[in-house]
Amino acid sequence: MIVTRFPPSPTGYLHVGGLRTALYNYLLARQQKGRFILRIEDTDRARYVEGAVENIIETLNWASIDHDEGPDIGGPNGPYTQSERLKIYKEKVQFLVEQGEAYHCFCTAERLTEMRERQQAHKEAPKYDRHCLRLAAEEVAKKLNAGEPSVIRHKVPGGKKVSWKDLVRDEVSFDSDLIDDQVLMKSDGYPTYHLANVIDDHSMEVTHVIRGEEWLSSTPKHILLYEAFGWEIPQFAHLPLLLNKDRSKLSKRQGDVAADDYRKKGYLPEALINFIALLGWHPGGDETQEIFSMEELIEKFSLEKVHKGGAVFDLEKLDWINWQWRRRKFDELPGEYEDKLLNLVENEIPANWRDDAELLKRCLKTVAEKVIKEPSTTVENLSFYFKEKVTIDAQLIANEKMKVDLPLAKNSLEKAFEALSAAPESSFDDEEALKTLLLELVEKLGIKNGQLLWPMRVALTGEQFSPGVFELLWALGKERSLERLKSAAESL
RNA sequence: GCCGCGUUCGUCUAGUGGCCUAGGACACCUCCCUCUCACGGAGGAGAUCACGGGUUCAAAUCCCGUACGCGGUACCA
Repeated sequence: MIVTRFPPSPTGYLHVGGLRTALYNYLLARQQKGRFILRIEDTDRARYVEGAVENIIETLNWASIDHDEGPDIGGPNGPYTQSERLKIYKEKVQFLVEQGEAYHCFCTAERLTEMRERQQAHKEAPKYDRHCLRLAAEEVAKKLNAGEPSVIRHKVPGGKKVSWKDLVRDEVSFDSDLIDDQVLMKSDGYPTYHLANVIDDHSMEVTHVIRGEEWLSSTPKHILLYEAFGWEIPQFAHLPLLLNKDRSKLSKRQGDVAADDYRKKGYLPEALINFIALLGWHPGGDETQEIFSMEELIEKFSLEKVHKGGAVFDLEKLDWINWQWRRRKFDELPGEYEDKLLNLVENEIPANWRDDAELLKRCLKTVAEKVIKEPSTTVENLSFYFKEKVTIDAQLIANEKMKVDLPLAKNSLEKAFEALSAAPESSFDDEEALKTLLLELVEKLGIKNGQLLWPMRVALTGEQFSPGVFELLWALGKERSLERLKSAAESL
């Protein structure tokens, strides 16, 4: 059975790159009917951020990336938080020391810095000189007993070619001579990432390690550790990075990187998931589909189709995908169109706009496309309907392109007022009737459509952009419409 | 510096030796619809497949080199 995992470090809120890594791990596990584990790697106490664990779990829930084992729900191979597994790491690393695969090191930070500087000055690769490996056993014991601060290093075997078949990058290989003796256990008693990650992946039965490209050069260190322990080595897959517009590694400076930011901005989880899934992966073939549900992603995902090159995190397409998803979800809502619409923007609407339910419904319907696309713009799109008094900007109503000047506008409004006054109340329930009526008026006056309709639209709304005149009349009703037309005509 | 990885329209991508005078999507432009914006519809522009060599009858696809970018080189993950 396939077991994948997502092991974030709680040094900040879950960012979109992490979300994508989690997603790919999740997709593979679900598709192969395997297990997906969430593990918290909190071994860096200095960078721990309060609330990060909660945010990570919440965001994954929001995105519908759910795990089968994790710190919040437990599982057979817990605990799933590394700070609670310290005993396990101590025990395992002790085994390595006894096997001669690892050794205590008492070198101070100063000595290490000095050593590296010297090596760099001689144009050598900075690498630990194994000073403490030459210490006699009694001496090590003595220092340990004296409580001298120390770390445990992996005695990385030299002269080996470490290679593996990466599921994304194919054959990758490193020369073990270039690999430093990694610190496995820090002097504060916490393991380093390398140690904890290998031990946990093994004890949690992880079969596929799918992670970001930044881990590529750590992988040989991990493989060597698996070998030192005598454990089976899992499959590795290294994902391409997410990039800024300038193709540097995605960073906070150039925009929002926390998945939470997108959630707060009102993006649908389906849209964000859809978008990041396509950043570095595509089902391929003749497939021209762009909108994928989680179910479709699970069905179609494959590591072979993951790209090697990084992808720029460019929001323009996200906006479009979000719009597609909004429309899709709106269409799938049960009930009548008007009720769905009202439901959708329920929370956006001020209390005093609800007095006249019929009016509100009609108004909403005229701006349906816009509020479905962006519910947060509901108020801004509707506010002109609920204004006490519409103020007319003469410069706006006199429109050169529309061949409308002030006297003509005034005349059009007066004629429209007359014609609509004479119309029965019921024709205001019928957009077609209004259209016929007004187009007849246009013909009678011998003017162009715009010469009547443009001034009317401005009179009814006071706005430059708005729904069309027939819709406006229908939504406002006879009384309000006439009132606005009259007051506009008088103001000119 | 050293090690490793990468490179197809502005962006996301299709492409696994002939179907490629390189396809799709977003963004952009034009037109249509039209009383404005948006929506919708129809078109357009946009990539000498990073560059240079090979291999081959044939290369975006295979090989070598170069450039550029990125990652790593921590008692960070």
